[in-house]
Amino acid sequence: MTMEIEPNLLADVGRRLRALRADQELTLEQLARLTGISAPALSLIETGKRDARLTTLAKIAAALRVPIRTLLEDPADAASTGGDLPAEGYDLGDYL
Amino acid sequence: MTMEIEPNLLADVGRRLRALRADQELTLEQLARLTGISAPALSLIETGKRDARLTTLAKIAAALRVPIRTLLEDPADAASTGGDLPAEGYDLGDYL
DNA sequence: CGCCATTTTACCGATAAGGATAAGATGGCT
DNA sequence: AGCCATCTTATCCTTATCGGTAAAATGGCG
Repeated sequence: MTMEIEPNLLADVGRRLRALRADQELTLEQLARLTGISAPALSLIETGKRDARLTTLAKIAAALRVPIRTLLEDPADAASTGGDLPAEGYDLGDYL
Repeated sequence: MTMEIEPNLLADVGRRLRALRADQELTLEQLARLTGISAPALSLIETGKRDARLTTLAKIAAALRVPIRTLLEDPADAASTGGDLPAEGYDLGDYL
């Protein structure tokens, strides 16, 4: 039990990225030129095999003309744009 | 003109991260234990000196109990949770 | 079937992330 | 002033990202 974050975060981001690129009918080569990130690197990110850095994701999002948020969450989940904090109903005293 | 992404993305994320941590009154040490990321590394991220990986941001967001989106955008900007694509009013034929 | 575009994978080298630790710096407090 | 908690910075080390290139898959399409 190692606090798994969300098992396949990278795979999910990769799928969304690929979908967005497909929507704009761009090849990896073209997106590579737009972002300055090599096509092989983009391929690894899209297939969930690479843990990209924040600025790398930002470059991709900028090239695709979408906010970075779009790469990280589906619009369904992002619909709850109002409340974040669960209004503190737990405490983590054990860790501290 | 090198397509600057957003000049101080890392500094902005760092500020939001620090604000969230302050809200929950956590020290870097405590957040380090919660995330498995060392306190020095967290400090570098919060001060905008480190380009963290996606899974690193995800661990931090999970520990703070907020969606990753919260680290990347102010709620103000995130308010436009509806429309992303600018409805194609440009073309990038020059790059292709 | 063979071409050709696209993608994937595998190497290489350079740079950076991240843990650990320790040393400074900062600030509050008595 | 000293002490103490917290944060910052520096160093070393391992590992991973990332661009570049080139080589394999993959997938149409004629």
